[in-house]
Amino acid sequence: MPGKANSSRRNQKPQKNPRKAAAILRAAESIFARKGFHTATIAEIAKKAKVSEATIYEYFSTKEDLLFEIPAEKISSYHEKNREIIKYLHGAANKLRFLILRHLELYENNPDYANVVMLILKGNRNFLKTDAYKIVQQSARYYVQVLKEGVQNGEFREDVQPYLVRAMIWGTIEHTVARKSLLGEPSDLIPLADDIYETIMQGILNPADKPGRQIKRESDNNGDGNG
Amino acid sequence: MPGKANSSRRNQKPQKNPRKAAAILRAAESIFARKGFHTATIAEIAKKAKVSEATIYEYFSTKEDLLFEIPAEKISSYHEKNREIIKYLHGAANKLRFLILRHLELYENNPDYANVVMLILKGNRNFLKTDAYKIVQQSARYYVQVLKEGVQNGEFREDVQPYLVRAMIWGTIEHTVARKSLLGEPSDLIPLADDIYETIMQGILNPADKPGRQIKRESDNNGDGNG
Amino acid sequence: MPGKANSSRRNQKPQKNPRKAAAILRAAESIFARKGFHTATIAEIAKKAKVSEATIYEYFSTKEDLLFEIPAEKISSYHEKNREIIKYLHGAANKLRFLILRHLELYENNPDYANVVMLILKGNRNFLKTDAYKIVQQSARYYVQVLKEGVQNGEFREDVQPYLVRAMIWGTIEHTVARKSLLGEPSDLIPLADDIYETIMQGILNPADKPGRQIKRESDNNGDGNG
Amino acid sequence: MPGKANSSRRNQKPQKNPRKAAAILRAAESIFARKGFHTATIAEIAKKAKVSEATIYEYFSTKEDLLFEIPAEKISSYHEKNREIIKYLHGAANKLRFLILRHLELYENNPDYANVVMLILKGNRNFLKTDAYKIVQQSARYYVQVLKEGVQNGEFREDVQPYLVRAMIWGTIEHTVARKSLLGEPSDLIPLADDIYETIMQGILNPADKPGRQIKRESDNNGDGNG
DNA sequence: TATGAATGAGGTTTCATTCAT
DNA sequence: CATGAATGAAACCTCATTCAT
Repeated sequence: MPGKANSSRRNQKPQKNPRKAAAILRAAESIFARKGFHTATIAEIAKKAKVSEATIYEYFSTKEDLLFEIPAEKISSYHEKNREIIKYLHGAANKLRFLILRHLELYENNPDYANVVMLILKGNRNFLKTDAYKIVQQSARYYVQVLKEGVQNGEFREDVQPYLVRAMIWGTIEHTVARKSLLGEPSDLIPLADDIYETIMQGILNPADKPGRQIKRESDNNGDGNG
Repeated sequence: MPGKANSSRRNQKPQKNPRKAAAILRAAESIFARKGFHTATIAEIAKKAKVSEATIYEYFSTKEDLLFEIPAEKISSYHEKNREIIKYLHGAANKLRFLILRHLELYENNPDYANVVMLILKGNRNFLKTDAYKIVQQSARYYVQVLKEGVQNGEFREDVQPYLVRAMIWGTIEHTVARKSLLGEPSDLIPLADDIYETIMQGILNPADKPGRQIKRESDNNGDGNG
Repeated sequence: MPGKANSSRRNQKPQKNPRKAAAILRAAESIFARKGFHTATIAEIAKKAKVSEATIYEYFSTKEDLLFEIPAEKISSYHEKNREIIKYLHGAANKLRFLILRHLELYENNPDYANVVMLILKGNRNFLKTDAYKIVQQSARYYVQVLKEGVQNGEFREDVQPYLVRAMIWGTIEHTVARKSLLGEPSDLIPLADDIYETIMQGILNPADKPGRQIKRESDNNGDGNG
Repeated sequence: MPGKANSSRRNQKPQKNPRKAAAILRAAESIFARKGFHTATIAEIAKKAKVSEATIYEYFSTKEDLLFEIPAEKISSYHEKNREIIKYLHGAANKLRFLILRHLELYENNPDYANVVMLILKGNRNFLKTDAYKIVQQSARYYVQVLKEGVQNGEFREDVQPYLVRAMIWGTIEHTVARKSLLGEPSDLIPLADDIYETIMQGILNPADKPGRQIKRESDNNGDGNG
């Protein structure tokens, strides 16, 4: 990592044998997940991948490069599938729920990958320069898109701030996944999807309590004006 | 970090000269924030703190120890102050807004510290064994406490899940702070406090849309575009 | 040496290039002999062996390991040859003289090695756990074997204590070799072989003086049974 | 030890408080005995002596100096006492036996000291420049003196080589003591005194075997084979 | 006299990375 | 294409030693 993030290196090497490249990536994911980036060694990864250390450098130009290639493929296919399915869904709320569920599933089904993302990539500034990160951004834009759609078609409150809400959803998901990576719980992420969805939709305010605020109701004429 | 978290080392060394210890911590915070844990070197920190490398080891037994001592004091005083003020606040919602604001202020006012937490500590499993982490947990319990209070006194919806909501608020805050650490924006975190507060309170669902759900409304002629 | 004699390290590394391993060992022997274990540095040894420091660690897992490998090979071949020759010798006395001579020759012909053994290894407790030490023990057993043989076949006095006598011979040899390592004299060890042999055989007592003791003589009928 | 054996340092510092100096020496002896010279730290010794590290340097100019002072006093008083008693003894053999016994007693009664001598001092070239070493030499001369006396007065064989015999006795003793330091046995050194004495006096040769050699006997009809 | 505090000086060891085969 | 072998480059940490108080 000594500063030598010269862009020439960032270029992937030609993938001679995709099978082997994948094996290396899998090994790297597993080792990185367990030991962290700096504690993991190329030697260890090579051993697990059953290749020599030098071979790793045939496929990846740098240890950090190897790290960055881990999400690339996974995110790509994940994103792809999202795109495909979402067009069959109706309504922004529906789509939002779908995105949340998928997001959680991604991590639930790939715990090593979750570790790598939560414990390593999220703290790595260089990752931002990555192609993989671009896809992450793409994915994030989806959320905003859906949220805007919901505002426009009246499903969501007019004053909803799409970027904020996206941050909330993402933040919640990643906070929880990170927690699982570190502490092991919650063991099952999937049920969270609905919980998050519901809460973000309804808020936590007791509507019975605050009649006059943004909702006029027939009765309920108590008038404390506080949120 | 290689496994050698032998507890004998974890013991803080007696602080001979607290002024110097603080200077070292400040230097470490600054360097760690800019270069990350592994890239930062003790030599660099020593230079910035204007002490010898050996002196650092008189005050902190390990590079990682030095890292972990950074939040210790900051978190402590932050938590202290929260505790003090919150008792003057009435209502769970009020308190919640306060906690969110304080949370953001902590990072807003200590950007180096924010970097250290977001980019380094959050990915470090050993941090969980730390005393500082215990205070973090303490702080988290506050949120839950307030949320439970709000449910009990009817401010919040009966079906609110305190732990989930806390995860949402924390997740949102940390997601945003991490974003700022990495990308530099948003430049000002403070305004977020109200945004988050409002959104978590109201949700995003357009009440006009689902009249029959939990809110009955007379008519749907409200046109305020605000939360 | 700090306690970290974890057995995993003690394992010899696979010798990629025996020629290079030997060169390193020779360099180490020479440097250790001159400067002692702690004063010698890996850098120095590497330089003398014309390899990089890292290369040394490809062949030896530890500085101490490097030290312990020095006698391994030498002792082994020495012991081998002893074994081979001794079977052609008749009589325990003969064999004993041979062992003494060989013992001295080993050190005479390998002065660096002598230094390493006398000044370093003999004071190192960890050496006892070494395989090389096992061969040393093997070698020591030879002495005892021969001594017992001599007692049995009547060459040696019946009351000879083999272990004691071995200790005397070894002690004498090593004392002298150590002396040479430290003070440079005697410059030639070989002649000592016969001196030691003769003295251990005959003792120093003047037989004329104590006639009645273990030797019956014509006259000399005094009956003090003491030496 | 980095080369700085400049003679100015070798000078003992003025002993301000002899009690404290002794306490430090005792602590040093104990620690050195257990951990070796380089592994032992001044901090450890200071702690055991219940003084500060700096105080040690008030009494001893160097860690090595501290090491070298350990034998100084002990050897001195040992030698003194030898000198005193030996003049009451008659006969070289008698005196020799006495010297051997005393030699062994010294180590038997001071096991820490034995360790320091056997495992540390014997491998240290700088010790040769020490005053303490001069006394050791003095002590060694005694042996030679006694041996010469024995040759002259006919107690010992005419062809006895005093320096060799001394080397044999010393070698035997130190070999055995070193063995005890390393392996813990023999647990009791004292009985060795007579064994060594007897063996060095009589040798191991079975006199029955070599009639014509240095002893004239009437006839060779004795079959006892015992000493 | 005694010491708390500070540090200079290095050494061992680890690894990512390269390159000839 | 694969790799065995070699190494450059540092970094952490330890400790003997000094000095002002």
